[in-house]
Amino acid sequence: MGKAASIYDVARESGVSVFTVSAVVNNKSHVGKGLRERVEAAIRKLNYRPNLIARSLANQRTHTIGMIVPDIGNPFFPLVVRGAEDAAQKHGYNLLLCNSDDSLDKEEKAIELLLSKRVDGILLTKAAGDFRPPLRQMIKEVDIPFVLVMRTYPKLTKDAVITDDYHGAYEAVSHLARAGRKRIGLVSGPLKVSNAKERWQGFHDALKAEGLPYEQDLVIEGDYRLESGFRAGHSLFSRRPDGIYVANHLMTIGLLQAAEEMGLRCPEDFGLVSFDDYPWLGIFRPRLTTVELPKHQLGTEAAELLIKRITGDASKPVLRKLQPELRIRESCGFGLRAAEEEKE
Amino acid sequence: MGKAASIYDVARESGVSVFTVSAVVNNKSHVGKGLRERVEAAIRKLNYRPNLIARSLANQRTHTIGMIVPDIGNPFFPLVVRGAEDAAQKHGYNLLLCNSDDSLDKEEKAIELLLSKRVDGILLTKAAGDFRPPLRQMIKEVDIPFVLVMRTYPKLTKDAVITDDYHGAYEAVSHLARAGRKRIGLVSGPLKVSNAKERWQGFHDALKAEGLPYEQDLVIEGDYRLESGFRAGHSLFSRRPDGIYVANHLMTIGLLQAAEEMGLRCPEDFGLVSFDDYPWLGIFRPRLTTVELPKHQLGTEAAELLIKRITGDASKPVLRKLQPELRIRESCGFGLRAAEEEKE
DNA sequence: TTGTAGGCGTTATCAA
DNA sequence: TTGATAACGCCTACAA
Repeated sequence: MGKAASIYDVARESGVSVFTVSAVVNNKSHVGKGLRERVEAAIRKLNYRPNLIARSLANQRTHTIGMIVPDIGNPFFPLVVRGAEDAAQKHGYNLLLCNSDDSLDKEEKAIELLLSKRVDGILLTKAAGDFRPPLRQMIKEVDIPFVLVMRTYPKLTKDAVITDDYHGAYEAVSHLARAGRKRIGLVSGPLKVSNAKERWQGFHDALKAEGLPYEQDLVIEGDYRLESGFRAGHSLFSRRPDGIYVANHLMTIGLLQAAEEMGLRCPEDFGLVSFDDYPWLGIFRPRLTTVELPKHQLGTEAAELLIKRITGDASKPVLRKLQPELRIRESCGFGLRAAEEEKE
Repeated sequence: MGKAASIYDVARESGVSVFTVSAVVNNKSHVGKGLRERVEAAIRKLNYRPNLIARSLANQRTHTIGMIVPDIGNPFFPLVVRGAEDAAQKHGYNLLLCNSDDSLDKEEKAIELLLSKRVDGILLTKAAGDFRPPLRQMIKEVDIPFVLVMRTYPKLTKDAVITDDYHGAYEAVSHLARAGRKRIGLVSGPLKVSNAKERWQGFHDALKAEGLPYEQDLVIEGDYRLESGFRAGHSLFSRRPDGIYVANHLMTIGLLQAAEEMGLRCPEDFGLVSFDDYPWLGIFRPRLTTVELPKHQLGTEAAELLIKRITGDASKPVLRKLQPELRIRESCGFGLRAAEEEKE
C-alpha cells in the first residue's frame, strides 16, 4: 500500500488497456459507456490520481508558471502575486515563486531553475541590470514566453504589464507644486530600473512645467528598500526641501523615520507624496497623499497575457500600461496651505 | 534546434553512454578524468541542462514544496512566505504557492493539486474547519510530510511552528489593564482557528487575573480580514469599551476606520493593542502598541523542519512555539494615563 | 570504470 | 471504439 495507484493498476483492475483509462481520465475520444463506468469504478476504488509529473513529461507542459519578484516581503508585491495567482488558478496553473532581491545573480539562478523545472512561462519583475549573454542564449533556446511585470526590459520581450509611472510621478509632483511647494526633492528607485527612470522623468518634467528648479542635490537614488529611504531622508533633509516625492512606500517609511529623528514634521515642515497606497494610509497621521497603483490587476493581467502566450497566441507584443490614481490626503500640505490662505 | 539537448544528445556528442553523462552531471561514481572532460565539453557545447521533470519522475522527488496560506495579500503572510522561501532556496527547494482564503474548499483543491504535482512536502496554514474524510484518506495514502504554520491541527500532524499566541494576547490585555482600562473588548479571529482560540483564551485569562469583567457583549468574532474589523468596530463602539485588543493588523485597520467614522479617537476615547507589528506602525499616529510576531523566522523554521522530514528525519513531532514581543507605544493610552496622574 | 536495459507514469501513434 | 507499444528524459540495477 506504499505506492499510489498508477494508470496501470486501474487498467488491470477494470480489465481494460491503459489507453482506455487515459481516455476516460481526460474524457477524450468517446469511450463506450460500459467500459467508462468500469474504469470509473476502478478509479474510485483505487483512489487513483494522475501523476502530473509523468503527465508533464509526456505532454511537455507543466501547467506551472514561474514568478520572480524582487521581494515578496515588500508590501507592494503580495497583491501583485495574489492577482497573478488568482488568474493562474482560474486557468489551471500554479505559481512557483522566487525572490531575486533585485540581484542579477539571484535572478539568473532563479530563471535557470525555473527553466530546468520546465515551467510553461515566466512572470518577471526584472532586477536592475542586464542579463549575461549565456543566460540570454539559454532563454532564447528554451523559447518559453516571458511577461514582464512593473518593469520593462525590451531586450527580453516587449510583452509587459506596467503602470504609467511617468504620469503618476508627474501628477504627484504637480500636486506638490499646487500645494505651494517650491523646492521639491526626489527619493528615487534604482535608476537602472525602468520604472524608476520613468518616475524620475515624470518628476523632472513636472518641475519644469511648474517652473520650479530641478536641483541635483535634492535628488537621491535609493533602492526601494526601507533603509535607503532612511538614508535618503537624512541627507535630503539637511538641504531643507519643502516638498518631497518618494517613489515607493518602503522608502517613504524610512524617510519618515529619518524625519522623526531630525524633529521634522509632515506636512508642516515638508510636503510629501508617496507611491503606492495601502488601506492603513487612510487612517494614520499624517495621512499620506499617494499615487495608487492597481497591484492586483497588474498581476492578473500579466498572468492572463502570459497564459495566452503559453497557449499559442502569437499576436503582436502588448505593452499594457495601467493608470495610477492620485489620492489626495494631507501629507502634501494642501489643506495646510488652504488654512493659511484663510487666515490672510 | 527546437528541442533542448537531452542526456542522449550529450552521450552521442561525447561518444559515451548516458550512464556516464548522468554520472558526471550528478558527479557520482568516479568517472575517468578523460571521459569526464569530454562529457563536460559536450555539455557546454550543447548547452545541456537536465530536465528536472524527468529527473523528478525517475527519482520520485520534485524538490518542490507546496505552501498554502490563507491570503498572501494579508500583510502578515508575505514575510512568512519569504522566510520559507529563503530556507527552501538554501536547501535546493522551490515553493509552489497557493491561497486558500480560509475556505475549506479551496484548501482541499489546493492540497489535491499539490499532491498530484508530487510536491515533496507541504507547509500549511490550516483553514478554519475540518478536512473531509476522503481528503484525509488521500493524505494518509500519499504519506508526504506536512508542517503546520501559525495554526495547529493535530488531526493532521503534530509538527507545527507557531507563535505563543496565548501569551501574546495575555500580555496585550494585561498591558491595557495596566494602562487603566476597565472595560476591555476583543476583536477575535475565527474561533475555529487554533490561534484565534488561543488569543481568546489569553484575553480571557488576563482579564480574570486583572480582576476585570469578561463581557460577552464586548467580544466579537471576526475573520482576520479588514472588513470584519470594520464591522466589529461599529458594533463594539456602540457599547463604549475603554480598551480593545484586536487580534490582527488588518482588523485593526478596519476597526480604526470605524472609529474614525464614529468620531472616536485613539487613545483618548479607547485604548488599543493590536497583533503583529510593521515598520510603519512606529511612525504614524496613533502609534500602535502591538504584539510583534517573528514572521520571517516562522517561515524559515517551518521550512527547515519540513525539509528535515522530507529527507527522512523521523524523530518525534515538534511543536515549536516562538515568542511574541510586546511593543509598547501610545495607542494603549499608557502615556496618557501617566500624564493625567501628573496633573493630579 | 563504463555500458545496457528497464523503470518512473502519462500520452500518443498506429493497428486491429 | 479499443489495444499494444513507443516516446518523454532521466536514474540505476546489473553486467561487462
